[in-house]
This record gives sequence, C-alpha cells and structure tokens, in this order.
Amino acid sequence: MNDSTIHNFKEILRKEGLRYTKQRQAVWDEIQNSQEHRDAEDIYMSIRNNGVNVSRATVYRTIDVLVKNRMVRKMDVGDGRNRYEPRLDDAHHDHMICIETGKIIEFYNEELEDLQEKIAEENGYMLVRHIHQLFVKPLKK
Amino acid sequence: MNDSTIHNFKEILRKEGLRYTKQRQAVWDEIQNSQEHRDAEDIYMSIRNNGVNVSRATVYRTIDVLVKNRMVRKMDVGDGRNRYEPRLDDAHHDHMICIETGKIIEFYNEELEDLQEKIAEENGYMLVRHIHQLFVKPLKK
DNA sequence: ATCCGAATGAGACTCAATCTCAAAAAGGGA
DNA sequence: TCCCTTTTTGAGATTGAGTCTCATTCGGAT
Repeated sequence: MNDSTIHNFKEILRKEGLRYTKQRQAVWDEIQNSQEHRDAEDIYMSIRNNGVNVSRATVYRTIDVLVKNRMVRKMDVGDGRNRYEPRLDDAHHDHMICIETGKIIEFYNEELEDLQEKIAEENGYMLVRHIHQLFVKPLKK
Repeated sequence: MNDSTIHNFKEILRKEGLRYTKQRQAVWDEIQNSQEHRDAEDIYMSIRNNGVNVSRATVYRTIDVLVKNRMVRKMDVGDGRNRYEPRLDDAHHDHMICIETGKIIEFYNEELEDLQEKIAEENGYMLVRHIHQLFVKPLKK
C-alpha cells in the first residue's frame, strides 16, 4: 500500500460516512496486495495469519463497500463462492476459466465490448454492466 | 407435452439407465410447458399445486439429468438462485437482464459467438461453454 | 404376481453469506 | 487528555439454495 491508496480508501470511507478502522484497512490491503482472484474465506484467513484480528462479518461488510466504490471487482465463477480482485486501474476485462486446471485468465477485446453495447441498444436498452466468462480447455497439440 | 417429447424423455432415461416415474415426467412437463426462466422452488411448487407429490430432492435430481442431456439450460443470474429454461430447439442464446424491471430478454449474435471462440484460441484454449449476461436499463426516450 | 434394485421424500446437513447484539473502538468536543 | 455518543466489531446464530441419507415405495423384467 502507498500513501495515495490509503488516502483514497479513507476518502471513500468518509464519503460513505464510515469510520476508518484497522480491520477495514487490512481487508483493502489484503485484496490490493495480491492481484489474484480470491474468495472471501481466503482473504479472511490471510488477514488473520498476518496477525490482524478480524471476523468474517467484517470482511464481507468491507468488501461490499469496496465493490460499491469500484475498488474491488466481485466475480461469480459459478462454483458458489464469489471471487474478488482489485481494480487497480480502471481497465475492464473479462475472464476465461480453464475447466481442467481452474486457472483464470483475464482478457479484453474492444470489438466484443462494442458489440455488447450495440446488442443492448438494438433491443432498446442501455448496457450497464455485464458478466462474461468463457469456460475453456487447453487446445490439443 | 406431446408424444415425441415423451418419447425423447423416456429415451434419455433409458440411455442413462434410469426408470420412468411420474415425478420425473412432472418435472420435465413443468419446465417444458412454461417457456420461462424459473427457479427450482418455483418449479417444485407448481408441480405440487398441480397435484403431483414430489420432493425438492427429486426436482433437483431430475433437473440435473435434464441439464446433462441438454433438454434444459441452467442459468446463473447472479442472485444465488439458478434459473432453468427448456431447450426446445437446439438454438443457443444469451440473456439480457433489465435491472429496473427484472425482465429477461434472450439474444443471439453470430459475430459474438465467433469472437469468443477466436479469443479462446488466441490464448491456446478451446471454448467449451460460456456465461454471458448483459445487465441493462431502458433507453431514455 | 413376484421380486429386487432403483427412486422417492422428509428432513438432516452443507456451506457461503448475512444478521444479531453486547462489547469495544473511533473520533469530535472541551 | 478524557469524555461521550455513535459506529464498528466479532462470535456465533441464522438463512437459504442445494445436496445427502436411508427407510419406505415403486418400476418393470421375468
């Protein structure tokens, strides 16, 4: 974590009328510091292993704030546990999930993004957000 | 339901080594007869209201068989309850969900389908299946 | 009609996520 | 700094979709 991110995080808490606590900071640090796609239990355990006392309730509550403020992205990979990743830049991407290894690959394709907006508009709607996951398996060599 | 669908359903049960029961038929009838995107509880309640005694366990178990045999499509709309719809023809489509009304609109776009395969291949993978949902709101007039 | 393995169903169980509420902590004021 | 009010925390209870258990019932081949 660096000064600017602490600052931003505090700003968001202020904007939301929430107090700054070490538990909330720990949740944001934990998500921010590992650029992976982690579930809540994983985040919870890591924080505890780092010596910060925190409860699952607080982890979930803080994640909600972070998601609402677009600092964290929540993704449903279809196995019943949501995964979270930091939105360090604002660059959007979707995910490809290997059904053999469980590996998650990020991808971004401009044409795909444009096409989705076009489809929504053709139906009289405006695109707000989307879920897009490709379940794949390795190409045979 | 008509003769050909009963026939197909029985064929599938036979292929799977499963017996034909009125509960299994009732689940398939219920999904097949309403072309909507319904959750398991809804399907379960409708069958009971039609006077057929069935349990949730049987509803879920039968849905699994139908999904496996591509007679029913399972969709995760992200609210924790899966929705099911009959695959009457084999035509694939994705969904657009209006965040204001909850309405679910089906769409299909060839270009989009091709693009997804291309993206998977560019990354060394083969596309197996995908989840694609557009969350939209009505265009202002 | 009989028989035996498969199917059913009531309710227990799982597990991620949410809720409860007493106790602890934040932070503004003096 | 200490006080005081309000918010936050956390342990454990609760929820809810979906799965599992196992005694009982049923399908269907012979």
